[in-house]
Amino acid sequence: MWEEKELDDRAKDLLKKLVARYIREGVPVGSRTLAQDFALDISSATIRNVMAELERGGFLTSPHTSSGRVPTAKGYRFFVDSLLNVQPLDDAAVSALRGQLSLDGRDISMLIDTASKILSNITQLAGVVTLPKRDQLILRHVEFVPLSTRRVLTILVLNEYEVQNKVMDVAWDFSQADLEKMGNYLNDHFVGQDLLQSRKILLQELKEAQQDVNVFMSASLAMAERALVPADKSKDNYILAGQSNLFQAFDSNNVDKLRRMIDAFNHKSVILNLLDQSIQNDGLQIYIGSESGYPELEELSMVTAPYSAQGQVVGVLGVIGPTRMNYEKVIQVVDVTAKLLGAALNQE
Amino acid sequence: MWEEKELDDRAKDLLKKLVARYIREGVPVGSRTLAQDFALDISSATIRNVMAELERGGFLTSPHTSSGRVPTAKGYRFFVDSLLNVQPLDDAAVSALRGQLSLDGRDISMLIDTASKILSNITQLAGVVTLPKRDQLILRHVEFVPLSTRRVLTILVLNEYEVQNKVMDVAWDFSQADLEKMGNYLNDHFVGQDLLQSRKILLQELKEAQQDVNVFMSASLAMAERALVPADKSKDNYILAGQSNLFQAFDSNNVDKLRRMIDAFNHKSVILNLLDQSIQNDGLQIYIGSESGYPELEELSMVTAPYSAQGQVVGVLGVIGPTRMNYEKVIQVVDVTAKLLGAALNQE
DNA sequence: CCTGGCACTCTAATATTAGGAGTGCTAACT
DNA sequence: AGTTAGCACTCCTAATATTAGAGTGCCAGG
Repeated sequence: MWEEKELDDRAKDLLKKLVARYIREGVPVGSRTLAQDFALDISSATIRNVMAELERGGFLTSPHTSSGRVPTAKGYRFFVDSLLNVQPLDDAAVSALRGQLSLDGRDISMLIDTASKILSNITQLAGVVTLPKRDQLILRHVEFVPLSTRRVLTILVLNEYEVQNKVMDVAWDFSQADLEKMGNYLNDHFVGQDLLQSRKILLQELKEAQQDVNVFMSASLAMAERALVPADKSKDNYILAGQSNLFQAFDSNNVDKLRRMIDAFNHKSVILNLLDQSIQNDGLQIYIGSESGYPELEELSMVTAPYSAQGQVVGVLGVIGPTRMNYEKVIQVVDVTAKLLGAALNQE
Repeated sequence: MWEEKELDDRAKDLLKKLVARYIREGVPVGSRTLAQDFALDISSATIRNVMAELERGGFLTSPHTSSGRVPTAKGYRFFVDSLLNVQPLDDAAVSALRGQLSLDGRDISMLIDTASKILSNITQLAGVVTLPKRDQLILRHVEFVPLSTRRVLTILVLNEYEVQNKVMDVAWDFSQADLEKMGNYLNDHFVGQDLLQSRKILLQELKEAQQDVNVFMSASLAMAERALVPADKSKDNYILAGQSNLFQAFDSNNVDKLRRMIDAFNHKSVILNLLDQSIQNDGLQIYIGSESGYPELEELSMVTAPYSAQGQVVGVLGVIGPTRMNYEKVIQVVDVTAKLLGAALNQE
């Protein structure tokens, strides 16, 4: 009477063993092979019956009539949700990673880089990390360095330790003293405040100054206003490492799948959407194959986790690989890397 | 009597047509096909004779007895050196690129990024740009921003407009005033001087201070000394764009070559050595296939050009692709991009 | 020195075949 | 009931022909 038949323990056990083996070997698993895993407890014929049932339930499929079974997306889903209990990474490994993920003497982008390299190196898949992005940008410090006539280098320090710099061509020959004065003015008035707000105020002042004909004043304000525009590299961007690992991960015969995968990476938007999506939900997320709704990601899975700084989620990181990936290991690594990256950004 | 027979005009013409056609079509070129290019001037049989001669000379080879000819590395070499006359890119295209390669409102790393993307987008191959690297680092400005107790953000402005920042854990609770004083001290004494020299002087002072027991003083100097260590990201690093283009460039059947190529990119050293090599020689360089001496680069060619700022060569950029690449177009683009990047770094 | 002709070679594509792994089903067994 | 051995059947894979065609080298005649 019930649509979805509950799987009994034996079926679950079987599914688990099958998925585990398939992940290990990458070859469709037949009943005889599986019978050996059960050490003669049950015969291959019985296993065939159970497998047929699992196939009816949508957990397994066979590439063709007479080959072993392969997990479907639903099969993997059940595997990771119900059958997998992930042990936390052992302490030695964790502290080794912690050592690599330290901010000391480095800047943020190097940290992000390291994180994505860790993800890809350990899993031998592709690692992605979005740049940390606050919804509020608090000005911490601003500095102007004269480069040449009408050319000024602006340095913005935002939030905790984010540094941005840009070269600006300006409409006035500011002297070193001018620039210093302006820097002091901005630092005195706007440090600790939201960047957007500060810019609005400046724009207002700029309007008023333009009523006067004080060219110097309005040039200064215009420059200051431009200086406070954040670079926003984090928008539509993430750091990807180890993409080439994925080529090893795919069999050399199905080149077309490989090509589709490359396309997926070329149109960053797909992956970005997914990352965006998983920044909403907190905690570790797993997207299996085309479950995500993007046909480009068929045969690809993604394990993501958001990372936080100062108690606020600021980014997502994760691993992308074939659906047939070692979820246990990947989950361990993604989880711990997210925590350690957060800690590194947080540490006082 | 002479070992190397001089090629007559007809042979050169033939070689040129053959190489051009092979680059266009990617299929071994036979005598009949080529005869059509000559519009019945000469017969396919004659062409066969000439081709046999070119093969004896090492300019051509045939994949197997009965298929058309394909250029060897030597053949390509002769083609690019003697047969190709590259037109400079037309003005419209140049100024379009110039627009993209402007420093205004951006920082250097974005500029480098843009350059490598331009290279890869236009050629549909992989673009590489080394980070600009001066042999002398002149301090232009230094700034300390307190982050929290015992945590300081250091900002270094070097040479013309290179900004580096790093977070440092320090051994003393410096007050804001302390940090300002220290910044002023460094700016007063060392701006305009070589970074290495400055650090040496500081180290000396540090030694002397340690004779005293003035803990504050030696902590300050120690911090200043650490602050002046440049990040040197440019060492062993380059920005790579469009690696995935190369997958389209290779036939889907020879996956092993593809794999070898991936390996070449994974061991950055090979490509770095080559880039290093071409920073020595000035002007545009072309490395064809395993000519370079690296077996990993068999079937891959690289066109590079150094770029300069302030009259000094500071980096190299180039394009990497299959030996069967459109050299004419690639040379155009590499040449102009190097010039424009230099100009962007130079512009006042 | 050029060219048409021709035998020859080798590939790439298409059939053909044999072997084998794995299934589903049935009938017997516990 | 659930389990199992047995067996016919399916379909893939790998290996082995078969064929058509493109291209060559070389010769002999212009």
